[in-house]
Amino acid sequence: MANDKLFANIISHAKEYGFIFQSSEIYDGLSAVYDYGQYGSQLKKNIRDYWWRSMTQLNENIVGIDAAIFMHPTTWKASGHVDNFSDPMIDNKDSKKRYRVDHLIEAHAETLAEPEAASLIAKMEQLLAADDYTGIKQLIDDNKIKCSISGTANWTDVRQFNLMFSTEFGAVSSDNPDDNIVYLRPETAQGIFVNFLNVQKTGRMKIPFGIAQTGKAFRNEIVARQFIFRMREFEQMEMQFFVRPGTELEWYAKWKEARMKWHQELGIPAEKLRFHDHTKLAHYANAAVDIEFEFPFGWKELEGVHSRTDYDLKRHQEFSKKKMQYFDTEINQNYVPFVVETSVGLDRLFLTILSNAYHEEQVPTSEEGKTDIRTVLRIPAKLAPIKLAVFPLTKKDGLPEIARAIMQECMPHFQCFYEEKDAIGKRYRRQDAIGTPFCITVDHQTKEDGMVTVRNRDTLIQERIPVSGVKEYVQNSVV
RNA sequence: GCGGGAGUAGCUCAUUUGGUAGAGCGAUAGCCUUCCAAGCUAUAGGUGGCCAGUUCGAGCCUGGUCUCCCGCUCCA
Repeated sequence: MANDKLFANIISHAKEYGFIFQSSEIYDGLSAVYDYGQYGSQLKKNIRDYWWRSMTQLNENIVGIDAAIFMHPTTWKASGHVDNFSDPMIDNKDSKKRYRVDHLIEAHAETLAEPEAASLIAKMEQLLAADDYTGIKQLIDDNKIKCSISGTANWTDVRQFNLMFSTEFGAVSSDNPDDNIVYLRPETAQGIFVNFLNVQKTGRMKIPFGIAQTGKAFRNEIVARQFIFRMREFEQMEMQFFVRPGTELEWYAKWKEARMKWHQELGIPAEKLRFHDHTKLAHYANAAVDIEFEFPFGWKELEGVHSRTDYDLKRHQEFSKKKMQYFDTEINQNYVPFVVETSVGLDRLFLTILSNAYHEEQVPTSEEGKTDIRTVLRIPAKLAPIKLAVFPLTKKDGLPEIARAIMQECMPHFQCFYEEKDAIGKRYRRQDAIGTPFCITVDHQTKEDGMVTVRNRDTLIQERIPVSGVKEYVQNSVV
Protein backbone atom coordinates (compact mmCIF):
# COMPACT_ATOMS: atom_id res chain seq x y z
CA MET A 1 0.00 0.00 0.00
CA ALA A 2 1.23 3.45 -0.90
CA ASN A 3 0.39 4.75 2.55
CA ASP A 4 2.46 2.05 4.21
CA LYS A 5 5.37 3.16 2.10
CA LEU A 6 4.72 6.77 2.99
CA PHE A 7 4.53 5.92 6.67
CA ALA A 8 7.75 3.92 6.44
CA ASN A 9 9.41 6.91 4.79
CA ILE A 10 8.21 9.23 7.52
CA ILE A 11 9.57 6.92 10.23
CA SER A 12 12.85 6.64 8.38
CA HIS A 13 13.07 10.39 7.91
CA ALA A 14 12.30 10.97 11.58
CA LYS A 15 15.27 8.87 12.49
CA GLU A 16 17.66 10.08 9.84
CA TYR A 17 17.18 13.71 10.74
CA GLY A 18 17.27 13.41 14.49
CA PHE A 19 13.60 13.61 15.38
CA ILE A 20 12.86 10.20 16.86
CA PHE A 21 15.04 7.26 17.84
CA GLN A 22 14.01 3.99 19.28
CA SER A 23 14.74 3.77 22.98
CA SER A 24 17.95 1.94 23.94
CA GLU A 25 18.56 1.14 20.30
CA ILE A 26 22.10 -0.14 20.87
CA TYR A 27 20.59 -2.86 23.06
CA ASP A 28 18.04 -3.86 20.41
CA GLY A 29 15.56 -1.34 21.64
CA LEU A 30 12.72 -1.45 24.11
CA SER A 31 9.35 -2.27 22.67
CA ALA A 32 7.06 0.69 22.08
CA VAL A 33 9.36 3.18 23.78
CA TYR A 34 10.95 6.00 21.81
CA ASP A 35 13.34 8.88 22.41
CA TYR A 36 13.08 12.31 20.85
CA GLY A 37 16.28 13.55 19.26
CA GLN A 38 17.77 16.98 18.77
CA TYR A 39 15.06 18.30 16.47
CA GLY A 40 12.25 16.09 17.73
CA SER A 41 12.57 17.26 21.31
CA GLN A 42 12.53 20.87 20.18
CA LEU A 43 9.49 20.33 17.98
CA LYS A 44 7.73 18.51 20.78
CA LYS A 45 8.53 21.29 23.20
CA ASN A 46 7.24 23.87 20.75
CA ILE A 47 3.98 21.98 20.38
CA ARG A 48 3.66 21.67 24.13
CA ASP A 49 4.42 25.36 24.65
CA TYR A 50 1.93 26.36 22.00
CA TRP A 51 -0.78 24.31 23.68
CA TRP A 52 0.15 25.62 27.12
CA ARG A 53 -0.02 29.18 25.90
CA SER A 54 -3.35 28.65 24.17
CA MET A 55 -4.79 27.24 27.38
CA THR A 56 -3.25 29.16 30.25
CA GLN A 57 -2.31 32.45 28.64
CA LEU A 58 -5.20 33.00 26.27
CA ASN A 59 -7.85 32.03 28.81
CA GLU A 60 -8.20 34.10 31.95
CA ASN A 61 -9.94 31.30 33.78
CA ILE A 62 -7.51 28.47 33.04
CA VAL A 63 -4.39 27.92 35.10
CA GLY A 64 -1.72 25.29 34.88
CA ILE A 65 -0.19 22.83 37.30
CA ASP A 66 2.52 20.20 37.16
CA ALA A 67 1.60 17.24 39.34
CA ALA A 68 3.94 14.39 40.21
CA ILE A 69 3.91 11.10 38.37
CA PHE A 70 3.76 9.21 41.66
CA MET A 71 0.47 9.52 43.46
CA HIS A 72 -1.00 8.02 46.58
CA PRO A 73 -2.18 4.48 45.73
CA THR A 74 -5.69 5.28 46.90
CA THR A 75 -5.94 7.71 44.00
CA TRP A 76 -6.22 4.79 41.62
CA LYS A 77 -8.82 3.04 43.72
CA ALA A 78 -10.90 6.20 43.67
CA SER A 79 -10.44 6.71 39.95
CA GLY A 80 -11.50 3.16 39.19
CA HIS A 81 -8.23 2.19 37.58
CA VAL A 82 -7.42 -0.54 40.06
CA ASP A 83 -10.74 -2.24 39.40
CA ASN A 84 -11.21 -1.47 35.74
CA PHE A 85 -7.70 -1.26 34.43
CA SER A 86 -6.58 -4.76 35.30
CA ASP A 87 -8.95 -7.31 33.93
CA PRO A 88 -8.33 -11.03 34.01
CA MET A 89 -8.47 -12.24 30.41
CA ILE A 90 -8.68 -15.59 28.71
CA ASP A 91 -8.04 -16.59 25.10
CA ASN A 92 -9.80 -19.20 23.05
CA LYS A 93 -7.05 -21.16 21.33
CA ASP A 94 -9.14 -21.96 18.26
CA SER A 95 -10.72 -18.63 17.43
CA LYS A 96 -7.82 -16.63 18.92
CA LYS A 97 -10.47 -14.44 20.43
CA ARG A 98 -9.66 -12.88 23.78
CA TYR A 99 -12.32 -12.33 26.41
CA ARG A 100 -12.52 -10.58 29.71
CA VAL A 101 -13.42 -13.52 31.93
CA ASP A 102 -16.15 -11.61 33.74
CA HIS A 103 -17.81 -10.77 30.42
CA LEU A 104 -17.49 -14.35 29.26
CA ILE A 105 -19.03 -15.81 32.39
CA GLU A 106 -21.75 -13.18 32.59
CA ALA A 107 -22.73 -13.89 29.01
CA HIS A 108 -22.98 -17.55 29.82
CA ALA A 109 -25.02 -16.83 32.93
CA GLU A 110 -27.61 -15.04 30.82
CA THR A 111 -28.33 -18.29 29.03
CA LEU A 112 -29.02 -20.06 32.30
CA ALA A 113 -32.19 -20.18 34.34
CA GLU A 114 -32.37 -19.05 37.93
CA PRO A 115 -31.07 -19.87 40.43
CA GLU A 116 -28.15 -21.35 38.44
CA ALA A 117 -27.29 -18.00 36.86
CA ALA A 118 -27.13 -16.12 40.14
CA SER A 119 -25.13 -18.88 41.71
CA LEU A 120 -22.60 -18.81 38.87
CA ILE A 121 -22.19 -15.04 39.12
CA ALA A 122 -21.78 -15.22 42.85
CA LYS A 123 -19.12 -17.87 42.51
CA MET A 124 -17.30 -15.83 39.88
CA GLU A 125 -17.30 -12.71 42.01
CA GLN A 126 -16.00 -14.62 44.95
CA LEU A 127 -13.12 -16.02 42.90
CA LEU A 128 -12.36 -12.69 41.27
CA ALA A 129 -12.23 -10.98 44.63
CA ALA A 130 -9.73 -13.58 45.79
CA ASP A 131 -7.69 -13.25 42.58
CA ASP A 132 -8.08 -17.00 42.23
CA TYR A 133 -7.43 -17.41 38.52
CA THR A 134 -7.02 -21.16 38.67
CA GLY A 135 -10.42 -21.32 40.28
CA ILE A 136 -11.94 -19.19 37.58
CA LYS A 137 -10.45 -21.38 34.88
CA GLN A 138 -11.96 -24.35 36.68
CA LEU A 139 -15.31 -22.55 36.83
CA ILE A 140 -15.23 -21.98 33.09
CA ASP A 141 -14.31 -25.61 32.47
CA ASP A 142 -16.94 -26.93 34.88
CA ASN A 143 -19.66 -24.94 33.19
CA LYS A 144 -18.41 -25.96 29.73
CA ILE A 145 -18.44 -22.36 28.63
CA LYS A 146 -17.69 -22.11 24.93
CA CYS A 147 -16.36 -19.46 22.62
CA SER A 148 -19.17 -18.00 20.54
CA ILE A 149 -16.96 -17.88 17.46
CA SER A 150 -15.18 -21.22 17.43
CA GLY A 151 -17.78 -23.00 19.52
CA THR A 152 -15.04 -24.79 21.42
CA ALA A 153 -13.98 -24.76 25.05
CA ASN A 154 -10.27 -24.85 24.23
CA TRP A 155 -9.06 -22.10 26.57
CA THR A 156 -5.72 -20.74 27.68
CA ASP A 157 -5.07 -20.07 31.35
CA VAL A 158 -6.63 -17.00 32.87
CA ARG A 159 -4.12 -14.16 32.84
CA GLN A 160 -4.07 -10.79 34.43
CA PHE A 161 -3.30 -7.84 32.24
CA ASN A 162 -2.60 -4.98 34.56
CA LEU A 163 -2.21 -1.91 32.43
CA MET A 164 -0.66 0.11 35.23
CA PHE A 165 3.08 0.01 35.84
CA SER A 166 4.05 -0.26 39.45
CA THR A 167 7.22 0.21 41.39
CA GLU A 168 8.39 0.12 44.98
CA PHE A 169 8.17 3.28 46.96
CA GLY A 170 10.61 4.01 49.77
CA ALA A 171 13.74 2.16 50.72
CA VAL A 172 12.34 0.33 53.72
CA SER A 173 10.18 -2.62 52.89
CA SER A 174 7.15 -3.37 54.96
CA ASP A 175 5.92 -6.78 56.05
CA ASN A 176 3.19 -6.46 53.51
CA PRO A 177 4.82 -5.78 50.12
CA ASP A 178 1.59 -4.27 48.82
CA ASP A 179 2.11 -1.35 51.19
CA ASN A 180 5.10 -0.15 49.24
CA ILE A 181 3.63 -0.36 45.77
CA VAL A 182 3.00 2.85 43.90
CA TYR A 183 1.81 3.13 40.34
CA LEU A 184 3.15 5.22 37.54
CA ARG A 185 0.12 7.28 36.65
CA PRO A 186 -1.82 5.85 33.70
CA GLU A 187 -3.34 9.28 33.07
CA THR A 188 -2.52 12.79 34.18
CA ALA A 189 -6.10 13.78 34.95
CA GLN A 190 -6.07 12.54 38.53
CA GLY A 191 -3.24 14.91 39.40
CA ILE A 192 -5.64 17.72 38.57
CA PHE A 193 -8.59 16.30 40.47
CA VAL A 194 -6.66 15.73 43.69
CA ASN A 195 -5.44 19.34 43.47
CA PHE A 196 -8.85 20.77 42.76
CA LEU A 197 -9.27 22.31 46.22
CA ASN A 198 -5.69 23.59 46.36
CA VAL A 199 -5.92 25.42 43.08
CA GLN A 200 -9.46 26.65 43.55
CA LYS A 201 -8.72 28.11 46.98
CA THR A 202 -5.21 29.50 46.46
CA GLY A 203 -6.00 30.79 42.99
CA ARG A 204 -9.40 32.12 44.16
CA MET A 205 -10.83 30.46 41.08
CA LYS A 206 -14.49 30.90 40.28
CA ILE A 207 -16.52 28.36 38.40
CA PRO A 208 -16.35 27.90 35.49
CA PHE A 209 -12.59 27.50 35.45
CA GLY A 210 -10.01 25.10 34.13
CA ILE A 211 -6.77 23.46 35.24
CA ALA A 212 -4.30 22.50 32.55
CA GLN A 213 -1.42 20.11 32.74
CA THR A 214 1.10 18.41 30.49
CA GLY A 215 3.07 15.39 31.55
CA LYS A 216 4.06 11.79 31.15
CA ALA A 217 1.70 8.89 31.70
CA PHE A 218 2.38 5.18 31.48
CA ARG A 219 0.35 2.22 30.28
CA ASN A 220 1.55 -1.32 30.00
CA GLU A 221 -0.26 -1.87 26.72
CA ILE A 222 -0.75 -5.45 25.63
CA VAL A 223 -0.06 -4.40 22.10
CA ALA A 224 1.68 -1.11 21.54
CA ARG A 225 2.38 -0.27 17.93
CA GLN A 226 2.39 2.13 15.07
CA PHE A 227 5.53 4.01 15.90
CA ILE A 228 4.90 6.74 18.46
CA PHE A 229 1.13 6.45 18.13
CA ARG A 230 0.73 4.01 20.99
CA MET A 231 3.64 3.98 23.38
CA ARG A 232 4.06 2.59 26.86
CA GLU A 233 5.39 5.95 28.06
CA PHE A 234 3.64 8.91 26.56
CA GLU A 235 2.80 12.52 27.20
CA GLN A 236 -0.62 14.02 27.63
CA MET A 237 -1.77 17.60 27.43
CA GLU A 238 -5.04 17.96 29.17
CA MET A 239 -7.33 20.46 30.71
CA GLN A 240 -10.10 19.76 33.16
CA PHE A 241 -12.82 22.38 33.08
CA PHE A 242 -14.98 22.64 36.20
CA VAL A 243 -18.55 23.74 35.68
CA ARG A 244 -21.85 24.09 37.46
CA PRO A 245 -23.91 20.85 37.39
CA GLY A 246 -26.40 20.89 34.57
CA THR A 247 -24.28 23.10 32.33
CA GLU A 248 -21.74 20.42 31.47
CA LEU A 249 -23.18 19.46 28.10
CA GLU A 250 -23.19 23.08 27.01
CA TRP A 251 -19.50 23.36 27.90
CA TYR A 252 -18.83 20.01 26.34
CA ALA A 253 -20.22 21.30 23.05
CA LYS A 254 -18.16 24.48 23.34
CA TRP A 255 -14.90 22.70 24.00
CA LYS A 256 -15.57 20.17 21.33
CA GLU A 257 -15.78 22.92 18.73
CA ALA A 258 -12.94 24.93 20.24
CA ARG A 259 -10.56 22.02 20.17
CA MET A 260 -11.40 21.12 16.59
CA LYS A 261 -10.80 24.72 15.57
CA TRP A 262 -7.49 24.75 17.42
CA HIS A 263 -6.16 21.82 15.42
CA GLN A 264 -7.22 23.42 12.18
CA GLU A 265 -5.44 26.63 13.14
CA LEU A 266 -2.28 24.55 13.42
CA GLY A 267 -2.52 23.96 9.71
CA ILE A 268 -4.08 20.52 9.85
CA PRO A 269 -6.53 20.36 6.93
CA ALA A 270 -10.18 20.16 7.93
CA GLU A 271 -10.75 17.16 5.68
CA LYS A 272 -8.15 15.20 7.63
CA LEU A 273 -9.93 15.79 10.92
CA ARG A 274 -13.27 14.49 12.08
CA PHE A 275 -15.35 13.86 15.18
CA HIS A 276 -16.03 10.37 16.33
CA ASP A 277 -18.76 10.20 18.96
CA HIS A 278 -18.50 7.47 21.54
CA THR A 279 -21.55 5.29 21.56
CA LYS A 280 -20.36 3.13 24.42
CA LEU A 281 -19.50 5.51 27.22
CA ALA A 282 -16.95 4.88 29.94
CA HIS A 283 -18.28 4.57 33.45
CA TYR A 284 -17.48 8.18 34.32
CA ALA A 285 -18.81 9.96 31.25
CA ASN A 286 -22.17 11.22 30.05
CA ALA A 287 -20.82 12.37 26.67
CA ALA A 288 -17.57 11.71 24.87
CA VAL A 289 -16.06 12.42 21.48
CA ASP A 290 -12.75 11.77 19.81
CA ILE A 291 -11.16 14.20 17.43
CA GLU A 292 -9.61 11.90 14.86
CA PHE A 293 -6.86 12.57 12.36
CA GLU A 294 -6.32 10.62 9.19
CA PHE A 295 -2.89 9.20 9.89
CA PRO A 296 -1.02 7.35 7.13
CA PHE A 297 -2.34 4.18 8.80
CA GLY A 298 -5.93 5.35 9.03
CA TRP A 299 -8.29 7.47 11.10
CA LYS A 300 -7.18 7.42 14.73
CA GLU A 301 -7.86 9.32 17.91
CA LEU A 302 -5.83 12.45 18.40
CA GLU A 303 -7.75 14.14 21.20
CA GLY A 304 -10.61 13.21 23.46
CA VAL A 305 -13.25 15.57 24.80
CA HIS A 306 -15.18 14.00 27.63
CA SER A 307 -17.95 15.13 29.90
CA ARG A 308 -16.76 13.32 33.03
CA THR A 309 -19.69 14.40 35.19
CA ASP A 310 -18.90 14.71 38.90
CA TYR A 311 -17.62 11.15 38.98
CA ASP A 312 -13.96 11.89 39.75
CA LEU A 313 -14.43 14.57 42.39
CA LYS A 314 -17.18 12.55 44.07
CA ARG A 315 -15.03 9.47 44.20
CA HIS A 316 -12.14 11.43 45.69
CA GLN A 317 -14.52 12.97 48.17
CA GLU A 318 -15.67 9.50 49.13
CA PHE A 319 -12.19 8.00 49.46
CA SER A 320 -10.43 10.99 51.02
CA LYS A 321 -13.31 12.18 53.17
CA LYS A 322 -12.52 15.73 52.03
CA LYS A 323 -15.31 17.89 50.70
CA MET A 324 -14.61 18.36 47.01
CA GLN A 325 -17.15 21.09 46.75
CA TYR A 326 -17.55 24.64 45.64
CA PHE A 327 -19.80 27.31 47.02
CA ASP A 328 -21.39 29.12 44.15
CA THR A 329 -22.34 32.60 45.35
CA GLU A 330 -24.40 33.28 42.25
CA ILE A 331 -26.90 30.63 43.18
CA ASN A 332 -25.99 30.26 46.86
CA GLN A 333 -25.36 26.56 46.54
CA ASN A 334 -22.67 24.14 47.51
CA TYR A 335 -21.99 21.45 44.95
CA VAL A 336 -19.48 19.03 43.54
CA PRO A 337 -18.55 20.57 40.19
CA PHE A 338 -18.96 18.71 36.94
CA VAL A 339 -15.96 18.29 34.70
CA VAL A 340 -15.41 18.62 30.97
CA GLU A 341 -12.06 17.26 29.93
CA THR A 342 -9.97 17.91 26.83
CA SER A 343 -7.08 15.51 26.48
CA VAL A 344 -4.57 15.43 23.62
CA GLY A 345 -1.78 12.96 23.18
CA LEU A 346 1.29 15.12 22.69
CA ASP A 347 3.11 12.34 20.87
CA ARG A 348 0.10 11.81 18.65
CA LEU A 349 -0.09 15.48 17.86
CA PHE A 350 3.61 15.38 17.08
CA LEU A 351 2.99 12.52 14.68
CA THR A 352 0.05 14.40 13.20
CA ILE A 353 2.16 17.50 12.61
CA LEU A 354 5.00 15.42 11.22
CA SER A 355 2.91 13.34 8.84
CA ASN A 356 1.00 16.38 7.71
CA ALA A 357 4.24 18.28 7.13
CA TYR A 358 6.08 15.54 5.28
CA HIS A 359 6.26 16.09 1.53
CA GLU A 360 8.32 14.55 -1.21
CA GLU A 361 8.44 16.89 -4.18
CA GLN A 362 9.74 16.50 -7.69
CA VAL A 363 11.98 19.44 -8.44
CA PRO A 364 14.01 20.26 -11.54
CA THR A 365 17.78 19.99 -11.30
CA SER A 366 20.54 21.99 -12.92
CA GLU A 367 20.77 19.19 -15.43
CA GLU A 368 18.35 19.59 -18.32
CA GLY A 369 15.18 17.53 -18.07
CA LYS A 370 16.13 15.71 -14.90
CA THR A 371 14.25 15.93 -11.65
CA ASP A 372 15.21 15.27 -8.11
CA ILE A 373 13.20 14.54 -4.97
CA ARG A 374 13.09 17.30 -2.42
CA THR A 375 11.97 16.13 0.98
CA VAL A 376 10.52 19.02 2.91
CA LEU A 377 8.77 19.29 6.24
CA ARG A 378 6.18 22.03 6.00
CA ILE A 379 5.97 22.41 9.74
CA PRO A 380 4.09 25.56 10.75
CA ALA A 381 6.76 28.22 11.32
CA LYS A 382 5.65 28.78 14.89
CA LEU A 383 6.37 25.12 15.69
CA ALA A 384 9.49 24.54 13.61
CA PRO A 385 12.46 23.36 15.68
CA ILE A 386 14.83 25.72 13.90
CA LYS A 387 13.42 29.07 12.82
CA LEU A 388 16.33 30.45 10.87
CA ALA A 389 19.42 29.11 9.14
CA VAL A 390 22.24 31.53 8.38
CA PHE A 391 24.61 30.80 5.52
CA PRO A 392 27.57 32.72 4.18
CA LEU A 393 27.56 32.04 0.46
CA THR A 394 31.26 31.22 0.71
CA LYS A 395 33.55 30.82 3.67
CA LYS A 396 35.93 33.53 2.54
CA ASP A 397 36.02 37.23 1.88
CA GLY A 398 34.56 38.20 5.24
CA LEU A 399 31.15 36.66 4.58
CA PRO A 400 31.25 34.31 7.61
CA GLU A 401 31.93 37.31 9.85
CA ILE A 402 28.77 39.03 8.70
CA ALA A 403 26.79 35.81 9.04
CA ARG A 404 28.14 35.25 12.55
CA ALA A 405 27.08 38.73 13.54
CA ILE A 406 23.54 37.95 12.38
CA MET A 407 23.65 34.74 14.41
CA GLN A 408 24.70 36.66 17.50
CA GLU A 409 21.79 39.00 17.08
CA CYS A 410 19.18 36.30 16.50
CA MET A 411 20.25 33.48 18.81
CA PRO A 412 18.85 35.00 21.99
CA HIS A 413 15.43 35.26 20.41
CA PHE A 414 14.85 32.01 18.54
CA GLN A 415 16.55 28.78 17.49
CA CYS A 416 19.11 29.39 14.76
CA PHE A 417 21.43 27.18 12.74
CA TYR A 418 24.70 28.22 11.15
CA GLU A 419 26.46 26.42 8.33
CA GLU A 420 29.13 27.29 5.82
CA LYS A 421 29.95 23.88 4.39
CA ASP A 422 28.87 22.64 0.94
CA ALA A 423 27.02 24.27 -1.90
CA ILE A 424 24.22 26.61 -0.97
CA GLY A 425 21.57 24.42 -2.58
CA LYS A 426 22.62 21.48 -0.48
CA ARG A 427 22.40 23.57 2.65
CA TYR A 428 18.89 24.68 1.72
CA ARG A 429 17.85 21.06 1.26
CA ARG A 430 19.17 20.04 4.62
CA GLN A 431 17.08 22.74 6.24
CA ASP A 432 14.04 21.67 4.21
CA ALA A 433 14.44 18.21 5.66
CA ILE A 434 14.12 19.48 9.22
CA GLY A 435 11.47 22.07 8.42
CA THR A 436 13.36 25.32 8.89
CA PRO A 437 11.05 28.00 7.47
CA PHE A 438 13.69 30.59 6.63
CA CYS A 439 17.26 30.58 5.38
CA ILE A 440 19.27 33.71 4.86
CA THR A 441 22.36 33.91 2.72
CA VAL A 442 25.10 36.45 3.03
CA ASP A 443 26.76 37.12 -0.33
CA HIS A 444 29.38 39.50 -1.69
CA GLN A 445 26.83 42.16 -2.39
CA THR A 446 25.91 42.18 1.30
CA LYS A 447 29.20 43.92 2.00
CA GLU A 448 28.16 46.76 -0.25
CA ASP A 449 24.44 47.21 0.34
CA GLY A 450 23.86 45.53 3.72
CA MET A 451 21.17 43.28 2.25
CA VAL A 452 20.82 39.50 2.52
CA THR A 453 18.67 36.96 0.71
CA VAL A 454 15.82 35.35 2.60
CA ARG A 455 14.71 32.07 1.13
CA ASN A 456 11.27 30.74 2.02
CA ARG A 457 10.95 27.00 2.62
CA ASP A 458 7.45 26.68 1.20
CA THR A 459 7.34 29.15 -1.67
CA LEU A 460 11.04 28.94 -2.56
CA ILE A 461 10.79 32.70 -3.11
CA GLN A 462 13.90 34.69 -2.37
CA GLU A 463 13.84 38.31 -1.39
CA ARG A 464 16.42 40.84 -0.29
CA ILE A 465 16.05 42.34 3.15
CA PRO A 466 18.42 44.48 5.20
CA VAL A 467 20.71 42.69 7.66
CA SER A 468 19.34 44.90 10.39
CA GLY A 469 15.84 43.62 9.71
CA VAL A 470 16.49 39.87 9.82
CA LYS A 471 15.58 39.34 13.46
CA GLU A 472 12.32 41.22 13.12
CA TYR A 473 11.46 39.51 9.84
CA VAL A 474 11.73 36.07 11.40
CA GLN A 475 10.08 37.04 14.67
CA ASN A 476 7.08 38.43 12.85
CA SER A 477 6.72 35.24 10.85
CA VAL A 478 7.06 32.64 13.55
CA VAL A 479 4.62 33.88 16.18
C1' G B 1 -1.28 -12.53 22.51
C1' C B 2 -2.24 -15.06 17.35
C1' G B 3 -1.01 -15.01 12.03
C1' G B 4 2.05 -12.84 7.95
C1' G B 5 6.51 -10.03 6.42
C1' A B 6 11.27 -7.97 7.58
C1' G B 7 16.29 -7.01 10.06
C1' U B 8 23.59 -6.41 6.00
C1' A B 9 27.46 1.04 7.09
C1' G B 10 23.70 7.01 9.34
C1' C B 11 20.01 6.05 4.84
C1' U B 12 18.57 2.95 0.36
C1' C B 13 20.17 -1.58 -1.13
C1' A B 14 23.59 -5.54 -3.51
C1' U B 15 26.46 -10.06 -2.49
C1' U B 16 24.74 -16.54 -8.69
C1' U B 17 24.00 -23.44 -5.44
C1' G B 18 27.19 -21.95 2.04
C1' G B 19 33.89 -20.20 0.82
C1' U B 20 36.25 -14.93 6.13
C1' A B 21 31.07 -8.16 2.78
C1' G B 22 30.41 -4.14 -1.59
C1' A B 23 28.00 0.23 -3.96
C1' G B 24 25.30 4.77 -4.17
C1' C B 25 23.75 8.56 -1.21
C1' G B 26 25.07 10.64 3.43
C1' A B 27 29.05 12.08 7.03
C1' U B 28 34.10 14.23 8.25
C1' A B 29 38.59 17.13 6.52
C1' G B 30 40.64 19.88 2.54
C1' C B 31 40.36 22.14 -2.53
C1' C B 32 36.83 25.00 -5.63
C1' U B 33 33.74 30.05 -4.25
C1' U B 34 29.03 28.71 -6.79
C1' C B 35 21.75 31.21 -4.68
C1' C B 36 18.32 25.60 -4.77
C1' A B 37 21.52 18.55 -3.06
C1' A B 38 24.95 15.11 -8.35
C1' G B 39 32.99 19.24 -9.23
C1' C B 40 37.97 17.30 -7.21
C1' U B 41 41.06 14.74 -3.25
C1' A B 42 41.39 12.07 1.16
C1' U B 43 39.29 9.69 5.51
C1' A B 44 36.08 7.30 8.83
C1' G B 45 32.14 3.76 9.35
C1' G B 46 29.66 -3.17 9.52
C1' U B 47 32.16 -9.40 15.10
C1' G B 48 25.75 -9.32 8.66
C1' G B 49 19.97 -7.69 15.20
C1' C B 50 21.52 -11.22 19.16
C1' C B 51 22.48 -16.51 20.91
C1' A B 52 22.99 -21.43 19.78
C1' G B 53 23.10 -25.67 16.23
C1' U B 54 24.51 -28.24 11.48
C1' U B 55 29.23 -27.82 8.60
C1' C B 56 36.18 -28.14 7.27
C1' G B 57 33.69 -23.35 6.59
C1' A B 58 27.31 -19.70 7.85
C1' G B 59 25.13 -12.98 5.93
C1' C B 60 23.04 -17.39 3.25
C1' C B 61 20.64 -23.70 6.19
C1' U B 62 17.99 -25.00 11.25
C1' G B 63 16.16 -23.57 16.17
C1' G B 64 15.52 -19.88 19.79
C1' U B 65 15.36 -14.81 21.03
C1' C B 66 14.98 -9.30 20.41
C1' U B 67 13.03 -5.35 17.50
C1' C B 68 10.07 -3.15 13.63
C1' C B 69 5.97 -3.19 9.92
C1' C B 70 0.95 -5.28 8.34
C1' G B 71 -3.83 -7.93 9.68
C1' C B 72 -6.70 -9.67 13.91
C1' U B 73 -7.19 -8.75 19.07
C1' C B 74 -6.72 -5.01 22.87
C1' C B 75 -7.09 0.24 24.07
C1' A B 76 -10.86 1.41 32.11
